[in-house]
Amino acid sequence: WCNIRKPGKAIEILYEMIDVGYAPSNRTYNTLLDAFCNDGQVDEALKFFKFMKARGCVQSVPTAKSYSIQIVALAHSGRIEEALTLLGEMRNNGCIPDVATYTEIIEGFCIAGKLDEAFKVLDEMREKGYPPDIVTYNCFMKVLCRLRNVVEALRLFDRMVEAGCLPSNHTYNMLIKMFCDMGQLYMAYDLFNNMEKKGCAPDASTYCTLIKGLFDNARVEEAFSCLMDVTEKNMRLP
RNA sequence: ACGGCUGAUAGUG
Repeated sequence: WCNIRKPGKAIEILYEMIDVGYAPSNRTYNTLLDAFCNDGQVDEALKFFKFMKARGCVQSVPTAKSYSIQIVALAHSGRIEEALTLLGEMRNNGCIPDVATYTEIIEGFCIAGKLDEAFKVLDEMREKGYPPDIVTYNCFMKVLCRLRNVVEALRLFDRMVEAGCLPSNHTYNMLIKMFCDMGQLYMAYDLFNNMEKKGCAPDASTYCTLIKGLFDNARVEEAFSCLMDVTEKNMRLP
């Protein structure tokens, strides 16, 4: 808890705590790991991780989360091979990857443009009894929307619903953006109207996406009226 | 009150 977003300072404090004979908890270690990762200091995180392992006391033994935290950081920085190595180590140390961990690996492959590998992971997690959840689906949706692959994106949308996994705000927002970027505002509106009906309230991101889409497609008046709607709802746009 | 998914602008590089 004593961690602000200054991992450099925080680690000093942690070392001090240890010197004085105080044993930081598991969460403290993980929080610090995460702080390094969020600050883009992935290598510092890895270094600190080695320290954790080297200490060999109960509290510093990595948990599944310790691994997960670093896997996502590696995946996000395109270091998918290292993420996989870490996943292997995680298993060897008796930590069980969960849906989130698998999803992180999937995202890593998607970022690296290796969609086929991502699908393999999906199969693997299914085999192990971890069905994909909303975030997993959204990772795939993200790539499909980026590629503007309308057919596959909509197919995935249907499959989510069939699988009983209700599309979230994120799902809708990505699709709406794709249609805006493609100039298919009709489709964007369609989704927008649909989400309310399905009990998924548009959020600030939704409006941002839609309003920008309208502007970019030279439909300024509609953009303004959309903006009025937002202000009426007292929603604060970032 | 330790981890995974979405928009935009500005800034930084």
